[in-house]
Amino acid sequence: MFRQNEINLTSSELLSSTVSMEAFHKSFESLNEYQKAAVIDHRRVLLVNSQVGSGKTTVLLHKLLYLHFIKKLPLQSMVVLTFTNKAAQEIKDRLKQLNADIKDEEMKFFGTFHGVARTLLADVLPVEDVGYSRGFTIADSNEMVEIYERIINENKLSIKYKSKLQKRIDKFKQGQPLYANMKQDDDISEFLEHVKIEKRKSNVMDFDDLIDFTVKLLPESDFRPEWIVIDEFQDCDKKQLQMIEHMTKAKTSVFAVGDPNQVIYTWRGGSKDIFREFKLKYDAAELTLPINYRSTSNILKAARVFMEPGGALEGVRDKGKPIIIKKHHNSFNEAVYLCDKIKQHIAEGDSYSDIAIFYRKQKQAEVFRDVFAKHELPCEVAVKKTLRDIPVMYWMIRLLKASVNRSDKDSLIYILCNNRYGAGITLKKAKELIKSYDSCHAAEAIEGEIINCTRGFEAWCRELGKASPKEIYDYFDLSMFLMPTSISFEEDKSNVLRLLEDICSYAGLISFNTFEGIKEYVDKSALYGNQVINEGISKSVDSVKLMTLHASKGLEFKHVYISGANLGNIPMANKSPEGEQEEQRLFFVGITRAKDSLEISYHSNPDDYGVYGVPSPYLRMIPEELIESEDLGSRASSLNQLRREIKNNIDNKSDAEEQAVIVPVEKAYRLVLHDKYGEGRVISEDESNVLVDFPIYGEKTFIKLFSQLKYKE
DNA sequence: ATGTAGGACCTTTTT
DNA sequence: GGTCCTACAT
Repeated sequence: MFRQNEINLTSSELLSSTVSMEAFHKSFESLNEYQKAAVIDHRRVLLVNSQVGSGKTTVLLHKLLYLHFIKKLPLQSMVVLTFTNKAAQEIKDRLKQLNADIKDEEMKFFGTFHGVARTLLADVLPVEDVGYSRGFTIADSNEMVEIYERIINENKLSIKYKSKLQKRIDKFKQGQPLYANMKQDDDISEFLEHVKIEKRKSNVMDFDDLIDFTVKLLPESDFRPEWIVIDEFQDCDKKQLQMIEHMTKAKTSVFAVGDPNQVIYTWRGGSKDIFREFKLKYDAAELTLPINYRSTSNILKAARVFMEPGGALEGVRDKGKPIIIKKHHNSFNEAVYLCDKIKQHIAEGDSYSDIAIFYRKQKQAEVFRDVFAKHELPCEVAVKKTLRDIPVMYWMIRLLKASVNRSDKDSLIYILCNNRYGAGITLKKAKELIKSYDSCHAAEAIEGEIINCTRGFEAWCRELGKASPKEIYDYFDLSMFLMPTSISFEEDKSNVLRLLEDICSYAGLISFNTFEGIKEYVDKSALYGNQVINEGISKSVDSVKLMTLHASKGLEFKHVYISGANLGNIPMANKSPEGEQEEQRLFFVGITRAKDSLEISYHSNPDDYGVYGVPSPYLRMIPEELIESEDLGSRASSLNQLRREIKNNIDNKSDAEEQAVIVPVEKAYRLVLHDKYGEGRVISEDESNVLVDFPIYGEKTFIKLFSQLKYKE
């Protein structure tokens, strides 16, 4: 399946590859010594420890160009893995930009982990071995919820906390209970069995399945990439590591780029020590890209405080402005203050998009958005938009899903029962209709016409070969099913036609017949979610950007404001020691987005639950000489001292009666009592932590200073 | 069936 | 502090 292409160049191709070689050499010369070393390094497994702003993407791109144009490796023999569609798209676009001869199909195995897994399952791996058939489609989390609901109803299962079902399933898979007050078990494990069966019946995979099945099927396959290139390696979780592992055969080389100081997604299953683990396991070589071109030295000095010890981060810029730390009454006051600040930046010649405001929680965006709107400041809040946000497009995608995968009962039900488009019938009636179709292969009523259309789609498409947007539109008789009498009809129609336009041009690019193309597009829309619709809509409006610290990763701005650096918000309350460290890395990510100026605020009267009107202890870890601010209190020099101070701050704020009695313990195996977990046994402890074993919940680690443990006499 | 007391949880988010 | 949910009581 996967063999190196014969090198058989025509003269014009030869010419273009010479030009590319020259272009590569020219561009290569502009790299620094560290970057060059990483690009030409020949060792089989190489980890590139790239510090913030050190040109990670540039190095990755040059590596690909080097392998392709200098080492003459076909792009088809490389697997390039990223975490986001955005990153994958950027790599592909920039390669095409550098050499117009590079075609999309050469970069078949360039994409997100999920995207590449889908390609492998669709084209390379024997999906029959895991109970699926070739034409499977992908269900996003929304669709999975529909399937869950149907299974629960059809089987009359009793499932508790249904509104948090996905979370419960995740916890259940990890063997953890969510909700400790559940006295009687529900049918959750039976339910999950049904889900497994139902997914196969519908020939539908969810996101986890893509990775799971790929990991399962890869070892037996002869898929043999020459190179595996991984971006943002630090974010890999266990399964993704396995996927890499199973693709790596004796001759495969691995090139992974990442930054251990930017691990902010361990709550999603990553590991903080992934670099070390990987290095040990593969005996990998390691190189560092230490030079940061982005930030002023003041900003970098502040950032270094939050780095893992031993990291080499060097700056090239001069001192720059001091970091401002500002106290506000609350976030409303800050928003008003920021309006002035922003106008000042604009007056000084900066544009709105030079400015970004970061915060810990989505909720914090509201005040800024409202106040900025009142002051007519253009701003954009980074919120996730999905296809679902444009109902007519979503309905259309589901119609195509049902047409492309006839086993997908849930999409069929969706398009029949939707109350705006389609037949608008009840669930009961829809099921009857489907049942009657299944028995005589034709549906009578007008409502049934939709079923007939979906069922006949493949044959119609294959006969036609290539279909135009208008032909597809007419085939489904959409002028009728899009509710021609509604006020939004014209808009809906143009939206649907736009979508079909996009689909047909995509299908034309990747395949000779529309059917295969649509199938791939429909899966892409599940994996891409929003991107499909956001293209074309405002791309680079000049506006102030508002986002969470998490969302800021990978971006940079001239002026950065971090809002609400309060105790209880940054870091968030109730964090384990590991969690607390991740909060530090998150803060690090935020700081290092700033190029020229950084201002951090805290609120004396925060209105959020669990947030104290006290500056974040992290603010006091920033060396005094870098800061311009009101007094922040004494400096903390060590983490332990810091913990003590956090503890004191909390004590001062809450009532003494609420506090647990904390008795120092000399010997282990003492009994303790915890508000939530009940009675447990101390297993081990050191200066700052206690490890306690609870009969029901297993082992838990507590920070002594924070824990609500009561020691029994 | 409906009322209410008491518990648990509250964040970050990609695919 | 607010919300959602269960368990138990009527």
